[in-house]
Amino acid sequence: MAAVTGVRVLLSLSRSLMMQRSFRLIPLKLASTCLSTRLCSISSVSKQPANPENDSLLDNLILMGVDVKMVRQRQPGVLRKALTNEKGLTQFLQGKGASPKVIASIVSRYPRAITRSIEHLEQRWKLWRNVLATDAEIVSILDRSPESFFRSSDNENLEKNIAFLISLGLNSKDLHRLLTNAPRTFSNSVELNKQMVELLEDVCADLGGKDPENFAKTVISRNLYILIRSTKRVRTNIDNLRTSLNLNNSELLALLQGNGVEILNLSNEYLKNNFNTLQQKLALLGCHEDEIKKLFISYPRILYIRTKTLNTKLDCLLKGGITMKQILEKPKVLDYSTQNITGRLEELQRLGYDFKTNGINILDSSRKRFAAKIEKLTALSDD
DNA sequence: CGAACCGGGTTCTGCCATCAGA
DNA sequence: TCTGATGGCAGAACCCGGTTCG
Repeated sequence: MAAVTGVRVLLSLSRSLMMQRSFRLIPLKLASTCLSTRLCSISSVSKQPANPENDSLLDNLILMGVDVKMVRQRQPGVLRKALTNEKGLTQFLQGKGASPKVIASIVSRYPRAITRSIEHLEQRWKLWRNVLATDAEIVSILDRSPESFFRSSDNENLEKNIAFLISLGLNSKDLHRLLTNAPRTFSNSVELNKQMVELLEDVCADLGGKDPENFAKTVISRNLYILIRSTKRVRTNIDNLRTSLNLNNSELLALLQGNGVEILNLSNEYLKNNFNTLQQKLALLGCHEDEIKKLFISYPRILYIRTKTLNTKLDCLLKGGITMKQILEKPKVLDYSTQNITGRLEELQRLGYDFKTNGINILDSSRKRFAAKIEKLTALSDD
């Protein structure tokens, strides 16, 4: 009973504060409304927002260096709120080591941040710190993607998410990578994350896999972005891969938790289009159907490469004296940038390197190893 | 010993649509 | 009816080096 009374007192207190605050605004607002009523047609008056913008809030934001135009464009409702916490947020973030410039940028890009209470912020920060080692790491993520931290006001859901991810067998290093690279995962509703995990487990079971839980864990830890994709996208990509590659169950299962795990992120149309154009291109280059299938299985990442980029790369290799057969055998050379490949081909050509006898593995090596190899070849040719 | 195999590291937000509840 | 919360989308590679093999 006492508690209920307490809440009532608090409520009425906050309401009276709100009233005080809006009273101060009324004279100005009334004036501007009258003016616009006189100057504007009735229809445009009816389009006026119900609540005016909070002038003292605007002043505060401008003082903070916030881009008010951006705020108005993104979350105009925030500017009309009577009670906001921009000062508390600033103090809080400053205490965590964020510069005024970073704070202004955060609020400009995700205005709703100023509606979070200090208690909420402290609790959420603590939960993130359970996963990340330092405040600086969190600040850098907020600077990169303020929405990930501020979009949800549900700290309990965040807590459940962390518990859920741990229950999948993901270790603290996995969680760290997940929160750093795909912070949105943690503001998903835990139900949404569960749906994706269930989808993955179902796919595994359908394909005759023996350990669906481990399959889901493997897919997530090898593709940190999977949980911020829709189940529709992932499901469709899996279905399309199965039919277009003509794979049996165990082949598909191996692909999905192996090299193919990344291409599930691609949009359905992009993956489909890339597959079709690539297949045509390879056929034109004289590749057989079974060769193409083998290529996709051994190097599915080829579907990630934009058609234009891939064409350039292939042409560059073929022009450099490498055969399609060699590329099919060592597709990993396609991993390297066109610029890198071109440079290496030039250097090797200068030294009279013969791909026919030596193969093309030299193109698939780190900068260091390649340089060492070139040095050795140069010494040999000087003798 | 060098070459080949192989897996792993990094990377990924900002906007719009929808829906439920105030 | 407005707004906050949430879901979903487009965008689209490159590189390194430990370990094993011959």
